[in-house]
Amino acid sequence: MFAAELHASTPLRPGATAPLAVAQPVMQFSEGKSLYEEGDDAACFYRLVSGVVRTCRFSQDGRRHIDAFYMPGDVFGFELTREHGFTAEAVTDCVVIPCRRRGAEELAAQNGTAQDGAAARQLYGYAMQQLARAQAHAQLLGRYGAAQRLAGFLLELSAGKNPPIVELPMSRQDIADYLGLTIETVSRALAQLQKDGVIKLLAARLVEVKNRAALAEICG
Amino acid sequence: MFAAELHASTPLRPGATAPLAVAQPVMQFSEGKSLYEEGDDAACFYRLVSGVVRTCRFSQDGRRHIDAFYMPGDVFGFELTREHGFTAEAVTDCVVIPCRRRGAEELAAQNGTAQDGAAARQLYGYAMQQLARAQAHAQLLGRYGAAQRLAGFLLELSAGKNPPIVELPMSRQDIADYLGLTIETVSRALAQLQKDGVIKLLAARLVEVKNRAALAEICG
DNA sequence: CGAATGGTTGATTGTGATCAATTCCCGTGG
DNA sequence: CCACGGGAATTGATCACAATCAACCATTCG
Repeated sequence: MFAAELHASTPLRPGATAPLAVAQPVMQFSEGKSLYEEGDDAACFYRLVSGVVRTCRFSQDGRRHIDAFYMPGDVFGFELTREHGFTAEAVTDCVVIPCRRRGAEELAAQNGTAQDGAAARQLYGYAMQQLARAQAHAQLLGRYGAAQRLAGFLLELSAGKNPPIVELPMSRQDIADYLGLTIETVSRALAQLQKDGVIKLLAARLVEVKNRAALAEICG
Repeated sequence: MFAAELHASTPLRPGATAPLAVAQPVMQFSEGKSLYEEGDDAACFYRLVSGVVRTCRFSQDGRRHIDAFYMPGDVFGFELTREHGFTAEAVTDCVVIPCRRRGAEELAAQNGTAQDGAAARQLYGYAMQQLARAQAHAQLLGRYGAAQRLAGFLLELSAGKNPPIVELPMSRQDIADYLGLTIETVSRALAQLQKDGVIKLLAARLVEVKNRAALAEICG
């Protein structure tokens, strides 16, 4: 569901060299600011150093859809086309390393010349991870109820956490737009999970997972 | 939403050489047969020559989720891991070209040696197309109502068709499992679109798009 | 202390799921 | 050619879950 756990164990510190393409000086964005907008020229992709980023898009009727949340270590914003398909915004203050694309990788499908294969292979791995995440997201939205979606969401966020206490960096509206629900339903589902003893809401944005197995059971 | 239109203009005939990795002799599958199952060793990926294929997965409670439909020319079944993440089944009788993976491409993220870049770049393009499709699918399931989902589905199927008559190769159950609905809702939504004069159901599996603009309008 | 923002809780509505018959279509066999 | 059978699709009635509309509460910030 998330790309979060991938590479999360080895976040780069500011100033470290990115492992592919041309790394640029780090950039900082404060909460709520957009890193790029849907339709912007996709000159760079990014590696997240610290903070949390969301990618989103709006339907014609104005409803927001959040495609993904990115955690430190994640790479995002690479595209096949010339333009970004989503807007990327800082959920919290964050630091990223922009990587200028060489212009060859994204044209891979068209011309089959044999240069610059390493970067393409690197990007292929990232793309496949994103693909698996997006596919799981689609299944969650298509086949699961509100409680199950929340359970799945919390499972991902709490992955590898010990003690199992999750800080939610995003608002209820963000969670709702990611899970295809409303803020009221998110709130009620969380309250229900707490009543069932599966989680405990230490604060609005601080969740203790009391029973991980039950969470996995609910999710399916 | 679909990968259908990509390459659809140049389907390979049986016996033609696949443009990447090691092509194998063509294989045929009859309607309902599975090409591979979730969890099977992903030794091959496939290029669809003729017919239609669906990829699907089941939730714990037995509900089926269809990830994608593939049309002639599409490439599917490539994985980052050693196993297939979905089951692939023949929606109609079909012919595919299996392509044995060299074992290097899928390990791209781990080792960064510079061999075999062309195949990786080729696969990167396919992966990115799939990613865009899966992201659009997630948005459709998360933010759109039944009529809108059907409209989007029909728009994709009718892309580039002239005259705008679409044959639906899959059952109502397949459509429902792809759109996160029930067969009854699919049926009612189609009936409603017909009553609105947007489409005409020439037969259960034959749809004439009367008003493409209205379809796009509904979808958003 | 008061306003503003974000979150929760309650009442009601609406959309799609579920349960239940038919009807349509198509292949098969008389 | 027509009668029959069986699966697929449609249509109808009711139900359930999440959306919506509306207050209310908590926390932060000026």
